Amino acid sequence: MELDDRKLKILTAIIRNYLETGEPVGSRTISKDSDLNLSSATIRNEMSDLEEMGLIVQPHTSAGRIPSDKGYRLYVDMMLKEKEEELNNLKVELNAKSEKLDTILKEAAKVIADSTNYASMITVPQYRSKKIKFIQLTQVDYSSILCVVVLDGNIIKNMMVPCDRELPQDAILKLNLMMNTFLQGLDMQEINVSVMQKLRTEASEYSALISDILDAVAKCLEEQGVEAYTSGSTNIFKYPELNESGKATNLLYALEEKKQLTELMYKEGDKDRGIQVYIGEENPIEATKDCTLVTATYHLEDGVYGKIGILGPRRMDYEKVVGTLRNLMSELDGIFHKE
Amino acid sequence: MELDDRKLKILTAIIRNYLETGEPVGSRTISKDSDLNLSSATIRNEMSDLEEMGLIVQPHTSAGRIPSDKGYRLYVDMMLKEKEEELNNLKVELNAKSEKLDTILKEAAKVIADSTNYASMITVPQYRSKKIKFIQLTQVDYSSILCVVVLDGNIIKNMMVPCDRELPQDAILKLNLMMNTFLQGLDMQEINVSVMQKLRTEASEYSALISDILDAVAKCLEEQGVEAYTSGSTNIFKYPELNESGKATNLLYALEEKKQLTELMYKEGDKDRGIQVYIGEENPIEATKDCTLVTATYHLEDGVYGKIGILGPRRMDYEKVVGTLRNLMSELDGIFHKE
DNA sequence: TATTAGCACTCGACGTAATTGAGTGCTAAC
DNA sequence: GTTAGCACTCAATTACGTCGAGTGCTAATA
Repeated sequence: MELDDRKLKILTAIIRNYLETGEPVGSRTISKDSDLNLSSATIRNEMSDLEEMGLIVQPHTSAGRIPSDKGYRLYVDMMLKEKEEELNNLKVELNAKSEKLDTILKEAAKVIADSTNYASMITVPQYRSKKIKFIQLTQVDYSSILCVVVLDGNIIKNMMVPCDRELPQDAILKLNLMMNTFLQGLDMQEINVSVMQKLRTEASEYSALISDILDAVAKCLEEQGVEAYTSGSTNIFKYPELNESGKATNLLYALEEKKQLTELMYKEGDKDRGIQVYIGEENPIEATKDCTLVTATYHLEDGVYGKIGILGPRRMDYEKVVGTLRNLMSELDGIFHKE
Repeated sequence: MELDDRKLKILTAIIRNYLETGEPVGSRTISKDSDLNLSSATIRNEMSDLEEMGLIVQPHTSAGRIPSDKGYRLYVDMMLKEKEEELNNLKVELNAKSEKLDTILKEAAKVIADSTNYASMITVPQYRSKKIKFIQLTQVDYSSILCVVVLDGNIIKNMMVPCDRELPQDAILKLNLMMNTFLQGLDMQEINVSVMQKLRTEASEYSALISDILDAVAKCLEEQGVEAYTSGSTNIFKYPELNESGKATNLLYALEEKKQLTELMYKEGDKDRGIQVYIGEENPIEATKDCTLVTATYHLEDGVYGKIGILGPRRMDYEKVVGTLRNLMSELDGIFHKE
């Protein structure tokens, strides 16, 4: 069957209406609301066709129709194409002056959740293959050494390493020089046994200390249990269709146990700079099969990226969400690439 | 009226039973369950007395009784006294080897939530009056300076300060020396205008840079929006009496908007090293008036403390909760004071 | 041929009894 | 002081009737 112009108009009218009300929409409503000037009977015939095409479904006989996943998909695809250039004018309230990365991200999640009324989550970028730019050791007191590591992209990590005595000033200087000479420009994989061996030989009497420090560095750099922040998870209670018995609980659980979500968010890789929409059953996570998930990728710099996602009911205000996300992406870009 | 031994036994039997089932408990149940060997009629008479004393209430005529806040209070006080020395043997799975503080705390919250099946939250200690122990400036690349500040208690803060040119090595050394000379041992309040003035004069040509750095330091130290982590917030869905319509939503909202909770958790100060129990209406926060909140204070070192809280239904397994908290407190003590 | 009006039919939602059963208080007997 | 028995209460559950939004089909109309 052909999806002609009129059918399309009716479909979008149905979807729009359903997004607003959350109630199945009947032929009479469309007949009155839209500017098609058709009787409800005609609409009924068309709706019957649309149902046959799998774009809308009836929750039960003698109820109105609601969009199917396929119907949403059509609508979203259309909208994405249409809105390609348009930018929503939401004022993002990120006051991002040199705040820490995770503060910015938390704030971003909050902004998104507040302005869309859906639940949002954002993952912290991974620095899998970051190189060491700079290492600094300092004796802070008689029993501990502070070790600061700066990675490409000015990611700073620091840790305390215990030691058993106070080192003379020149020893510290020497160790610093050594560490930087041997480790600068290397990433984690490249710090192998031979490098460590060399360092230890060179350090002679401080070889044990060097071991401790290297351990600390390694541990600190590996410490990348893909972190994520969520916000507005209680928003899902605003949508009755998600609020049924078990569903909301499962969703909240999934949001709290961010693991699955982050996995999903990374699955797609960073190829796509664009916006991804998963509708209902398209959703790879069981708990979210009654929802729509919209994700966008932001880039801190080449190869360092994270994702931000919005989770809401199928009847999500797609236009607003996409607009908000686009806007936020450009804000984040501005913040991260301002230098 | 006198609260004799038999009444007490009946009361605890009622409470225990209600903790298990969540249903109002009737005279017949007690008559059968407990080892008192009394008929339900006798129990009824006693229950009538207990009700008169305000220790139990009837949700409605012809329903069983449930403990009132006062009844819980009696029970908890008894239990706290009884269990004073006893330590629950929960194996805390904190593998705390030199992990970062916030990782430990997050983990602690999770352990508590998992093992009790209630919601938990933990606040990150504040370092309000911490003194600067050590400051280190390093030029990382031509346009940025890394500033590391170590506070009493080995709290490390760091930040990047932009600068407009590469500084000569000896300038950096001089600045470092200056900063440490002037700022060491001071806390935030003590870094006043006169100190800053002196520093800037001393720094002569780098006076602008010094300003930037001081700003960064100040900002970084002030950055103490009492943080908190929550875990297991979805657990509250396990208790039907909290799961009613709006209640759960409000609770979740309160848990997400940690602000109120952290306020509460700090209100009490750090005088009490012990365990606090707020039952129902005793709860200072509106949203939690249907819950019991149990808090405990942990100490990182003198004057640096945080609280951990467990939020659950009134019918909380008080013994388990108190045991678990006591145990965790001692674990944390072990971790923080091992050196 | 496409559109529309009209009508019978379906089925969830809602409101109002009727029924059930756990539990109580009271009284009289033990 | 304790217990058995009985009448009473009341939330919860079930059953049932009504309502109305919405459909599909058919016949009339443009």
